[in-house]
Amino acid sequence: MATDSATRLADTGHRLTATRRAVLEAIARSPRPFTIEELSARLPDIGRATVFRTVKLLSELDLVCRLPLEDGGVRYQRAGIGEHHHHLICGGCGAVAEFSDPALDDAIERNAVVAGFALDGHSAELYGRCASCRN
Amino acid sequence: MATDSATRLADTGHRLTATRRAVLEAIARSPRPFTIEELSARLPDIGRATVFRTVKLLSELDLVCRLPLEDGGVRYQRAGIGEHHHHLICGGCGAVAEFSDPALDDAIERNAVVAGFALDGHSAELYGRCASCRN
DNA sequence: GGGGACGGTGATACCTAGTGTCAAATTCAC
DNA sequence: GTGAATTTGACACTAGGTATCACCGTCCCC
Repeated sequence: MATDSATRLADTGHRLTATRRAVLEAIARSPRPFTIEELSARLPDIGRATVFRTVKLLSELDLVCRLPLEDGGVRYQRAGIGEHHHHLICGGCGAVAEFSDPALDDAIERNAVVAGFALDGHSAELYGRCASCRN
Repeated sequence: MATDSATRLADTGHRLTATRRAVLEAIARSPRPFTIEELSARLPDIGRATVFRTVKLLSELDLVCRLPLEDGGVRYQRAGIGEHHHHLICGGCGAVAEFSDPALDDAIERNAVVAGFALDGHSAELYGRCASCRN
């Protein structure tokens, strides 16, 4: 991802600094969703505020997804599917599956229309146990 | 709501104290979704931690809904519909509409099955502008 | 190549939301 | 009324995140 992301950053008028490259590489090396504190610990020479700012920027560019957990915590993950999608979060191992489903988005849109709302966005997170944690 | 909630508390083996009654009344008088800090400010004789604990208890009993906002903030609201439901949150005035939709829940369940997940729960929040804020 | 302008960075302080602890007070059941 | 169990308040603390501000580096134009 680091390469694609680099292009994406440049294309959207942001600078590709050494610091951002380091954050991108650390994210690319994360096999699992991570917290900012974890990421920050792996980047001791980079300020905590900068890690927050960079991850925020990347999530605005849809390169990273913010995952609100069932217990109120938050983790981040590099985005797999580029387009709009939702998450299935395993409460056992923390694994995250992405999916996109027009039927789900339609149901959401329909409810907004019924209530007279102009929809800006939505969030839908599914919590459960993945196939390998179900034993 | 204060009366129903009182019954509900007693029925679930919790004590109905003067403190809880005061919190319930303050919530019943809230025309809009509130933050804990706002609620706490209106109950100066009740400790902040107690307000948190009480609201948490009420949300476990489905008497109060926790509303995660688009900007990452959180508000609470007394529950209207008793059963499982979702929220439409207006970014203009903060109004919240509740709805429940079996088609939406079905779509969610179907995606969990496809991914091999055993679903425990989910959250779905819709963000937009209500009819009167659309002008 | 020199010099602005502006974006990015780190340190630090701060904020909001929420939890853990513990002694004191209250409540309920008998 | 009494005693056990629950609830409360104060306080310290945590996690996640933002504001500020001086400094640094990069880009662009001359």
